[in-house]
This record gives sequence, C-alpha cells and structure tokens, in this order.
Amino acid sequence: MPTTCTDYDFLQIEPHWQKVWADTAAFRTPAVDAAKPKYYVLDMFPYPSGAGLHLGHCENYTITDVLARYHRAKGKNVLYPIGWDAFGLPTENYAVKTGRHPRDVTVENVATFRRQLKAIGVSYDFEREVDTTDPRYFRWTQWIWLQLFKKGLAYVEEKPVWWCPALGTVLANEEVIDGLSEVGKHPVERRPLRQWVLRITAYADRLLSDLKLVDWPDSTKRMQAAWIGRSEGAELLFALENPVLGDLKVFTTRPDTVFGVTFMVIAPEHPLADALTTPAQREAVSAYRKLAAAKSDLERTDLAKGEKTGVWSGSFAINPANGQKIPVWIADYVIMGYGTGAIMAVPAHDERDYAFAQKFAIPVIQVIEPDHEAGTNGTGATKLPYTGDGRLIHSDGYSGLPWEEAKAKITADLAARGRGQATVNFKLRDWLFSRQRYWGEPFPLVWVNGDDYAAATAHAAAAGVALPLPTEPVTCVIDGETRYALPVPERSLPLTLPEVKSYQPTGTGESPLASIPEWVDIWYDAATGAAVPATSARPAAHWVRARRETNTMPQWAGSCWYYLRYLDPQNPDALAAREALEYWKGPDIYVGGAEHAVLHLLYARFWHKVLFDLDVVPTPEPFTRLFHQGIILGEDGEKMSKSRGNVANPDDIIQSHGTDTLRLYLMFLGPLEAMKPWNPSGIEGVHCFLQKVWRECVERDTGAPHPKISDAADATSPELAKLLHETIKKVGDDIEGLRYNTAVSALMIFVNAWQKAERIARRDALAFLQLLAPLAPHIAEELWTRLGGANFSPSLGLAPWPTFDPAKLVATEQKVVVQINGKKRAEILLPVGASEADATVAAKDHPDALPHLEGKTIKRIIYVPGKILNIVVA
RNA sequence: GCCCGAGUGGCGGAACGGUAGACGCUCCAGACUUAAAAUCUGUUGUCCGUAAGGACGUGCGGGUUCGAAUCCCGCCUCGGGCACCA
Repeated sequence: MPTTCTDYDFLQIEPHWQKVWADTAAFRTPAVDAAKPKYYVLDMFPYPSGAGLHLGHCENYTITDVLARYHRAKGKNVLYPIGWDAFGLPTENYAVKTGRHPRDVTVENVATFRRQLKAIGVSYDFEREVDTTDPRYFRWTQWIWLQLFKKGLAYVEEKPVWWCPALGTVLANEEVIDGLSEVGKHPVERRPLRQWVLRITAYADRLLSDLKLVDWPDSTKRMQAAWIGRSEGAELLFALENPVLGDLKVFTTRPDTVFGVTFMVIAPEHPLADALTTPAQREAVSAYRKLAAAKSDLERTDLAKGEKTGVWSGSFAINPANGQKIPVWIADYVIMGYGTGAIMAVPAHDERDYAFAQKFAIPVIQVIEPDHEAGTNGTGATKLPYTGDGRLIHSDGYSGLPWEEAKAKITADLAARGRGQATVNFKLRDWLFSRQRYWGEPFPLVWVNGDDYAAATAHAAAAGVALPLPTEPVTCVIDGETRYALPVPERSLPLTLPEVKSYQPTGTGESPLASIPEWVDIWYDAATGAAVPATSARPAAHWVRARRETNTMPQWAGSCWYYLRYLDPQNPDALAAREALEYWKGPDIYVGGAEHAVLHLLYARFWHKVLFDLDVVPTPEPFTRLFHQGIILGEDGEKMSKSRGNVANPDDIIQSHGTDTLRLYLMFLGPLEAMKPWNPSGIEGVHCFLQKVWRECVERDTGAPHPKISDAADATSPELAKLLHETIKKVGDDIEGLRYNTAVSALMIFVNAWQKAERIARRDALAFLQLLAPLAPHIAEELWTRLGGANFSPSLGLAPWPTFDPAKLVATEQKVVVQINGKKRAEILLPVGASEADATVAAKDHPDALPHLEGKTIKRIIYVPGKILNIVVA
C-alpha cells in the first residue's frame, strides 16, 4: 500500500516503506541455493562510537546498498550484512571516565547506529548482525587464536610500549602526542612489557605473492607490497678485530659494493654493542644509547629532523672482501628490528651512509661507475652518493663487471669461503597482539609451572581431551620463574570477561583484569577448563595452580574474520558451516576507507591464510575485489571535525530533505573514490529532481497516477523509447563500474526528456522507477505502487531489472564532426556505414568547411566512421 | 627526504587518444503571480566583433600524433601516506 500524501512528503513516505521492508523481512538473505548465483556485498563494519553515523558512513553504505539492490533485481542471491566492531579504546576510556560498564555503553551506541542505518534505508539483513563483543562471537575469535597458538604462530616476548608514569597506564600510539600523553599532557617513556606476538612474518612471502590473485586498486596493492617489503640481498660476516667477539653479521642489498665499505654501523640495542665498546668510548656510548632508547622508531626515522647522530664504539671489523680494517659505529638510524641490526656502510652509494660519513668525516670510496651520462655531474666525475646501476671499479678481481653480475659473484665467492650467503629479507615485522586493557577478548589460556604443565596435559590426554598444544611449549618468565602457556580446551570456550569494580588502570601496566585475584589466581582443571579461586580448597588432585593471562586481544582480532561469521552467524558448532562457506565463499566486493589499506587488510589476509591452511575456509584470499570510497570533506574543503565546526549531520538532512535525497546527492557529488567537499546548495538540485519525478508520476491534488501515463503500448515516442534504452544500459553499466555520479546524470537526462514528452507508456515509467530504485528506494517504491507496478511484481526490489534492446540503440544516421587540420569546422549528418568518399564529399560541400579548403591541397584524410573526418590540407 | 594521488568555467564535476565543459549548482533575463515561493523558458569559459564569425582555452614548459584534458619527458602547486629498511 502506498501512503496517502498528494505531494512528495518524504517524512511520511520513507518511514512507511522502511516499516514495510522490516515487517515483510524484505531483505532476509535467501537460503543457500546452488542453482542461483550469489552476490556477497561487504562493508567495513563500523566502530559504534558515541557520536553516531557521519556522512562518510552514509556514503560507504549507500554505495554498497545500491549494489545489493541492483544485484537482487538482477536475480542474484544477495548477502548484505552489517555488524559492530565494538571492542576498543574509546568505549573503555568512556567507561573509565563514567564508571559505566563498557557493555552497556556499547549496547546503547549500537542501538543508535542501528536506528540511523534503518533511517537511511540501507537494505541490510539485520538478522545476521554480528557483534565482536558478544561471547557467542568472540568464542570463535578465541578459537582461531588457539589454532594460531597450536600452529606455533603465537609467542611471548618483552616489547617496548608507551608507558605514562603519571597516569600509571600503557598508552596507544595515538594517545601519545609529541612525547606527552594526550590526556593530561604528562611525559611518557618506552617500557618493555610481556606481550603476545603473532608470527605474521612466516606468511610474508605468500602475503606478497598472492596479491596477484586479487582485484584491488593498484595503489593499495603497492602499499601492501611496500609494507611487506621483500628485498633480496646477502648476509655477510665481518670478522671483528677482537677474535673473542666472533663475527658481525650484516644484511645488505648491495653486496656488489662491498669494496666501498668504509665503516660499519650497529643499532644501539645490538647485543654486541656493549662488548664492542672500548673503555675510552664507554662514557660516550652509554650516553648515546640512553638517548636513543628514549626515542620511538618513528622519531628515529623522522627525516624532517635530518641530522644523523652516532658514536664510534672504539672497535674495528675486517672486510671479508679485501681484509681492510674498518671502524664500527653505533647509530640509531640502524634499527634492530630490520635485517640483522647491523650494516656495512658504503657512503659512496647510499644516501644515509653518505650523510653520516660527511658529518663524521669518514672516507668515501666509489666502487660503481655509471655506464652512461646520467650519474655524472657534467665534468665526467660521478656525483656522489650514486645509487644507480653501473660497473664496478676499485674492486679487486671484480672491476669492470656489471653490478648485477657482481652481486651474484661476490655473494657466491664469499659464501664459498663461509663469509656470507644470499638471503631474502622482509620489512614486515611480527604482529604485537596484546593490549593491557579490559575491553577486549581474553586470551584463552592459563600460565602454570613446568611440572603442572606436564601433569595437566597428561591428565587432559588421559581424559580424551585434545588440547590445542604447540609442538614446543610457549614459555615466559614471571617473577623469576618459568611459566608454561596452557591453552583452555576448545569445548570450554568462550572464556568471558569477569566483572570488575573499576576500569581504572592498575598502575602496574597490567590490564584491569589483574585486579581481580579470584579470577586471575585459580585452581584449574585442564581437561574441562573449569576454575575456582586459589583461595578455596583444591577441588581434586588433578587440578593445578594457575594464573590467567591478563592481557586482552587488540581490536584487530574481531575484525580479522567477521566476514566469515556473516555466512552463518548463529552457528554454535563452528565459525560457519562448511556448506555456507562453500556457497558464499567470500565477499564479491569489499567497500571501505583507504585508511585500512595496510593493517586491517593485511591482518585479515594473514588469518584467512592460516584458516585456509587448516582447511577451514575454501579460498586462499578473503577479499577478491576491493573498493575505497573517498572522504567527504566539510563545506570549507577541510576534514569534517567538531573542532572546525564544519560537520554536517545526516539526521538533520534526513529531516530536511529526506534520505533518498541524501543518498542520491552523496552518489552524485563526484566520483565515489574521490575526496570531495560537502556542498549544501547542491543538495537542493537533487531534491528538485526527485520532486520532478514525483510530479511526472502523480497528479497534483488527487495523488492519482499522472494522466500523461498511458496503457497504450505505443504511448512512448520512438525518441523517448530510444533514450530509455540508452538509460537502462548506461545506469546498469555505471552501477557495475561504480560510476554512480554519471548514472544519476543519465537518470536526470531521461526525466528532462520525459517532462517534455506528451505521453509515456506505463511500463516505461515503471522501468525508469526500477532504475531509480537502488539509489532512491523509498520514492521508487511509493511511485511503483501508485502506478500499479504490483501487477508486474509484488515487490519493486524483486522485479527483474529492465533489459535494453540493443536494436533500439542503433541509429540510422550519425553525426560526424568535420575537422580541418584538427580543428572542428562543421558537423555533417551521414547514414550509418557511410564510406570515406561519401563523407569527404559531404564535408567539402559544407558551407562552414568550404572557406577553409579553398585554394588548399588535401594532403591526407582521416576518417573515423560515426565520429570524425579530419582533412589535412597544406 | 621517499611513496601514492590530484590539478578542467564562479562551484561540484563530464569527456573509449576523436565536437572540451554532459549533468547539477550559482548568476542573469523572461513567463506565470497583486506579490513572493514553487514551476517553466532562455542565458552563463575568456577575448575580438553590431552580427556572421574568428582567436584563445583543461597548473607551467617541451615532445609524440592527422588529432592530446587524456600518452611521454621536465617543472610548479595542492592533498594523502610513511617504519632513514641497509
């Protein structure tokens, strides 16, 4: 039933249809049906912040909603779900401030988001909502983590984190601004803490090479490739002058330049740094190392600061290629986390080494000579540092060789003498996977001593419980005692968060979980996962004394696999049924911001590959096609932010213009991938367009169908019919190609022509409404119903998408532009298929072309049928 | 510093190497109206010209081509990202 309004009253129409869709479960995902093609559209699910939806969300979700509605009309089985990435820092900080439980805050925020999403008319299947904080969900997050643990991909290490003594808490990178805490502006320092780390580097090669399997923007692929950072080179051994200390191992991508080494550099944290420091240098070195320790990697790598710093250790190393004695320096531009934490410095052929050598007056020896002029400064001398290609010089036994050849030969020769080997190195580092927070997934494991580990695992095995144990136990030292990580049985999951009295930091760097001794210190049954406080009596002899892990998982955990849970969101026995995984596979398109180009997408790919190796998922890559929408800027062209006061609120626009207008305008604003400013006056134009559609369909005053609309089959003029078919083709092509702005423009052109026409056939008016429906679904449904669309299909959304007749698109005459010497001079109308000779004759006779041809000789004619005729004259 | 984008009317933007400025906004003029709003019609890149018409024009300078906003080279400006990666 349509509404009763006579003019375009979107405040009545939009809620009306939203209710109809909800009441009829119009967007419920169809059952798995092997006979029907599937289409899975995925949004990057939102973090339900207290601020509610912003225009960027609206843009993102309208893009996908258009795809979902379009593909439903094309007869696909569409899966279009939504959920909440609800663990995270802002909610926890809000809880700390207000004393409210993060769960309650989350429930409230989710309710706001859900209401707003329904108000913009997005056709999600809300029955498939997932919430990363729901124990029924994070049970499987924990399960996946156990698989990683079992595969030996999780380990524990002391890692430096931001520690704020004044706040008594660990801070995230984004909470530290210019070396001060964001809250309270207190000084912060780097402090090592026990952390869980995931071995993503074990997948570096596949994460890189499998990028060729996916249809992603090239820029995103390039960013991931750069982040993984594969480089081929060699590890070379430089003997240290003091034979007791052995060798210094360096990684280099340029073994061909080994004869140009004039100094070595090791990172301040390098294990040999102490031993290499001579008594005379001790004071300078320890001062320098202290300074470097206070800096983050980011500061150390901040090029804006420019100046290289460093200090000589007092020691020397021996170049394995020529036996030369070279000084070993300590400098923080070398980082322990990459390569071997030590380099051979070749100032002639490396920018950073060159800057360092200049500052400390270290000799520079050129060993590569360019083959061509490019690298020289005009006088024939090479401009240093020179990092390009060329041939070797000053390199005994290798001079004259092209660099690539020398690379291989020098590496092989040094390898033969046991002084090196070819290696591949990655920039990618292992993934720091724990947080000292409350509002995250607890790690499903306990810490026990060695004897208890043996006893507990034996007991579990005897009880027929296969614990997910790694081949090598994961251990760490707590309070001077070695502890073993004992995973909980998979069947005991989820391990839920205990209630705490306060979300305040503990002051020790541990999460608030550590302040609940009855949860942390327990008697524990390894076979069942059951626990009682350690203060109570030991329930039975096979129960062991254990301490729970108090770290929680980072927000990434839940977002690494949510796209799989949508396939089968309520399944209690598996993260999703095999049948659902086989049918839906992964998203056909994934839409979200480019800010996730590296981290989220890389982490999710990593987990997916692990699940693929375990035969849990059938595909090697999670996201085959990816699209990044552009940011909507404020009216002033700046990023929208509260402090700038340039925020446009979707709720206000829905009240003033309606969501159909908002959606249509967001899609019309410009290319979807472009960053574009919000322009409130432009929205009027789109609103007027919808009103015009209304006026063409509905008679004023009565609300009955417009008299212009006729049931006569030939009511639509041939010109308008042709335009309709062109529009059907264009809108379909543009939706599939994600060029919605030009699709909207095509719809406007059609309505402008419709308005000028005397009559239009009912089925043509309905076809137009179908084209409009993905973009502006409410007005389309309303008008479809009023024009009797129900006689064709009970629901507009499921009515088959209009088809175009290619025969109708073929013209009998074509306009051809006449150019003379490349300049447009005239237009001629020619029958389709006109020959070049015919075209030339017509052009020569044209009064506009004639004056430009008189007295000239024709040298050449270029004829592109249906497009142009270019006459070149002299 | 490095990497990735982007520069087209007053504005957002169109344009398989083939008519630059679609579509929309904004101006301006007209119709309707007592008036306004809404709606409809027309106009709106710059310069010369009464006009017909012509010249110029896609950040700047070159190049390739019959033909360049589009391809190539070198600059400039703006935006985004960055882990000095040996």
